[in-house]
Amino acid sequence: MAAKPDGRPVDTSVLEGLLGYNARRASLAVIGHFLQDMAAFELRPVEFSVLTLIASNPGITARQLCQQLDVLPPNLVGLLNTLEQRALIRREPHPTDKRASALHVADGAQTLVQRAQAQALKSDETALAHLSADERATLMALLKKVYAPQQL
Amino acid sequence: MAAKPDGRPVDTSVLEGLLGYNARRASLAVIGHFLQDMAAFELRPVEFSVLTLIASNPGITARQLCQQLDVLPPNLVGLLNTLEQRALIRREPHPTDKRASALHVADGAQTLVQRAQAQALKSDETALAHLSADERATLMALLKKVYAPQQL
DNA sequence: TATTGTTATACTCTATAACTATA
DNA sequence: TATAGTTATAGAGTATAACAATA
Repeated sequence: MAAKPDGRPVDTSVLEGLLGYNARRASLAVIGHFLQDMAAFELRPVEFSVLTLIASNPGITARQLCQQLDVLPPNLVGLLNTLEQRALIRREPHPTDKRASALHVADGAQTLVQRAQAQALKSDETALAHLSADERATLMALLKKVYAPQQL
Repeated sequence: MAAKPDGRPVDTSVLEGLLGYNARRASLAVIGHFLQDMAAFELRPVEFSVLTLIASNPGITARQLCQQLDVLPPNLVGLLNTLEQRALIRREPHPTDKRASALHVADGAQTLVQRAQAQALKSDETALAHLSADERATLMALLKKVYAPQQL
């Protein structure tokens, strides 16, 4: 017998009343599903986001990726190098700025990106399995309102 | 002029349709507020959570903290040592299990914990400033449903 | 034989300073 | 003078293996 035996549950009421605690635990759960479902593509969440942004914005620069994803420039370099070595992206000369590169999804990698995006949607299905369609839409809208309140 | 000049916004529609992306960005925003508001107490989010759980559950063990907060035992040791050296907690002999310690908030630290908890609520107010009372309650409930669907 | 707490350690993630080439 | 990309590096966060003491 312990002072807090397994039969007597831990009181988490204070933490459960805080947004940060609930947001962190929900994020951990969602990321857990994502890591599992994306293992087949060998893509981490940030790599998936980078690939998706490049696919949606051909010719995007590293600086724009950094601003959009809250990644610092030094930390993006190795990530882009890896994706380039895996032949998932290519760096082309930027049409007007010789300092920058224009990033594109490599020709042979378009299919992989599309399949990865389809798998990401399935991963969401798993994470949101216990929520109705209305609840899912509400949750997404409220999350956006938290991190980008001015846009809504 | 760039291929993606600042005037032409980056297309994030695919990412914004994914739960993981929205959850991560919302978490970053919330944690940002928390770090700023908790700087006065020199408490990181995990340290605040540990203090709060010990305050709500006097005599709780390190193992129980690890299970509740998804922290691995080796990573909790240094954290508890720091809190003990700062005289915020104390390790007492466990009443029935000589392997474990019974954790308590140090006598002189009860006030600090209460003030930190009040500040955490104010931090939530900041993060949720653009949400109505109804929306806040809904968001918290939906987040819990994501990470602990069986409990609801 | 299993569990609590611990040490050592490694790997990932994130952050800062400074450099180059170009704007 | 400022910016894009890069290098090197440091710090924080997270992970596994192995051990002593106890259950």
